[in-house]
Amino acid sequence: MIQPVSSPHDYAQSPMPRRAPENDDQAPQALSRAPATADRAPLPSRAPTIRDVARQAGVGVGTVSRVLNDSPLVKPDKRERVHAAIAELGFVRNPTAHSLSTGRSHAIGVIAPFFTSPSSAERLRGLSTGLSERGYLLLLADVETPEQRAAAFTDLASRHAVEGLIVISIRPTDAELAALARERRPTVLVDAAHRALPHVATDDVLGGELATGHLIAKGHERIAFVGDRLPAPFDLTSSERRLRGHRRALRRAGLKAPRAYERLGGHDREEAREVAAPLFELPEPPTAVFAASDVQAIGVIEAAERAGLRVPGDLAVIGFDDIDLAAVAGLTTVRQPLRESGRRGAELLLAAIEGVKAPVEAIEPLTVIERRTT
Amino acid sequence: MIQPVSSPHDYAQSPMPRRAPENDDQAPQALSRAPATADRAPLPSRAPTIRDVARQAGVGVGTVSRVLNDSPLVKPDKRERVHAAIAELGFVRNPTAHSLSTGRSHAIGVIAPFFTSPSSAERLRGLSTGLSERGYLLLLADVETPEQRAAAFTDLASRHAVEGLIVISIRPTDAELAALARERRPTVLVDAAHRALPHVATDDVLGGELATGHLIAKGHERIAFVGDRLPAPFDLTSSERRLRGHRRALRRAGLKAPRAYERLGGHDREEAREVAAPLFELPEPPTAVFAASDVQAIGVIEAAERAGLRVPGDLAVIGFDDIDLAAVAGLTTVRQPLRESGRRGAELLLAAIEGVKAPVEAIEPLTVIERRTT
DNA sequence: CTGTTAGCGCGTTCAA
DNA sequence: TTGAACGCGCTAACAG
Repeated sequence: MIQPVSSPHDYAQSPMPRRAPENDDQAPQALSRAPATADRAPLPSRAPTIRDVARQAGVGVGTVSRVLNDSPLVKPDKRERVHAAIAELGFVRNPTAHSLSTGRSHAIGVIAPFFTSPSSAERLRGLSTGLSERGYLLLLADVETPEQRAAAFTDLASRHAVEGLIVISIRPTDAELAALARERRPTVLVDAAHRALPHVATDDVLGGELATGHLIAKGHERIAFVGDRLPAPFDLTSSERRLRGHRRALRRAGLKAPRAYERLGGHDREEAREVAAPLFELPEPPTAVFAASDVQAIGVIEAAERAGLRVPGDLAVIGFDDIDLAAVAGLTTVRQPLRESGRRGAELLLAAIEGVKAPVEAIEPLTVIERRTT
Repeated sequence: MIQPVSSPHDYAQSPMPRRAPENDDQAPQALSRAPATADRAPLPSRAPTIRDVARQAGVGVGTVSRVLNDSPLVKPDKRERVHAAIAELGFVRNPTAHSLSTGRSHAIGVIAPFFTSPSSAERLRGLSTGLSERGYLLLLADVETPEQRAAAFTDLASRHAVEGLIVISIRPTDAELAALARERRPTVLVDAAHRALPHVATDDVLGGELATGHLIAKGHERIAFVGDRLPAPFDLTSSERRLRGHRRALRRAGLKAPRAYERLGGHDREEAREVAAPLFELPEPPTAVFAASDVQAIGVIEAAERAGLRVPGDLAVIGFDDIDLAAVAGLTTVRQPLRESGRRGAELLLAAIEGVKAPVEAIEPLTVIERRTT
């Protein structure tokens, strides 16, 4: 399959500098090594199949298949001839036919808002590592718009051969769950929880408590929150849960949690900057801000600086995630093991694929990393 | 294919809350809507095929296939019955069989050091957008180690059904080119050039000239360079070419380019910090530094601060790429259209796949973005 | 319009 | 050991 049998692009697709020049405008005929004997076969322009190899080697296709799969029950001499034929023809096994026959694709589908959220990219990193170690590759479905989201859930698994699905930072709706169920593929959620699916989640409420608790311990009493608008672009409800933890921490400390101190906006730096700005015009401005993500925290810092405030002198700021940026910016933050969560997700999914009994839920630990902004 | 026929995980894999409770411990039987008539068929535990659908609908498989592919020549009533059967059975077409039959997978393989280099991640973003708009998904092969690199080039296309390959920030060796040729798949390079392959590249030499030229225009005469060690982890020779441009700019301005001012190290912030530090101990320390990437530039700034230098007061710094971080850090840099390069790569590859004549080479424009570090 | 049939390329019995 | 034949699920060509 997928042999662009003879494209008009050979000029650009023939990276075999040591090829006989007289064929230069012919269809690509990969690895025509030993042209001395290459005239034995007509050199079909289509990609060679095991049948071609079998013919060339003078054996049956079964034997070729066995050689291909390192079966021990092939006599050395035949094995040798098969290998020679393979090299001669430049044979590569067709992955699709292989998959159809074996029922395996060694590919995992991943649905996530990778690029709008550095944290989900970092999770992807752990995922990629965990999967590739086990011989799987991942098929990426980025989700930035509602259309993409819909397409991802209904199309990914039904249009592509994947053995399982990982969904990052998105809590599937009931309809999406139904779509997933139709795919009949094991599915694992990362950075989201659902009672019907294995997942690796973060205790965001606790995280919110930790963050605001840290601020309280520093002596702050007027503490604002900057997070995601509700409903978020999608239901990244982590921000909502962190806000809940924030309020709880304030309540426990007997502090006020005025609604004017809760500023919700978009995910990125710019929007965070804008929604944070009015905080500093308040008659009683906050002395500290907990931002639901590091990216938003940076926005808050920018807003503060524009308002002539110094951080942490005039305003303390704590973020969430501990992405690379946090270290660079000297941002105090609540660290969650992003990369590790990807790995855990991979483990959970592979266990499910292999039918191994595994925990359905994994909760990742959180710690406050104190830097220069508090 | 890939039906985990009835895994021990049903407890976690049955996201159909509105299912009849008496079947709750049975194999997942996706979308068993209208259970009133569900007793018609024995509900095989394996996934239904078009044959099952055909039988259920009382038509031939050809008709089912036509309905599946929106062929106009199917009478409405039959079409209706087929749709009903599909819903009844929870049928989803097997992507592998579809691929084998059509010769298309709608997947593109991507080889790149995604996670060690923010710039390649950003390129991936453009790529992802460009491909998904055209109905392709991408199969990710991250490359962080030499082993991964070898595996990526020899395995990706031969073990997975991809219609083409994109290689980012890696210049294939001759052996790798041969492997690519064997795969018989159109291949496009992004952020690398090769005369045998279509590619979208950056004029790094020019970029180096621009960067150092900017510093010279600012009145600096002692300008150092911090970039990648040679040979780089892989041949990300962009750093090398930028160094060449740097030297050229100095030469043209009649300035010295002492070897002690050229500091080469790893790709990340920490290493850049370390290799940059000795610069500030020199009897005649530089007054400005051109770093081959923004990440390295941040490392240089950190080193300068640790040495008690202020930026840009005591030391000017210019980076390369203009990743998000640069804006946050207020870093002056040479901007290259990262995301756009991914899009261009996608275009080039899709053109090749579709057999359309397209330019073999695309060069991306560069501009100096002046911020607070120069 | 629609049912039937022949592949797509590979893995895997099942005899020999 | 090995070759031949069948099946994986779907599409497409062909006859009706």
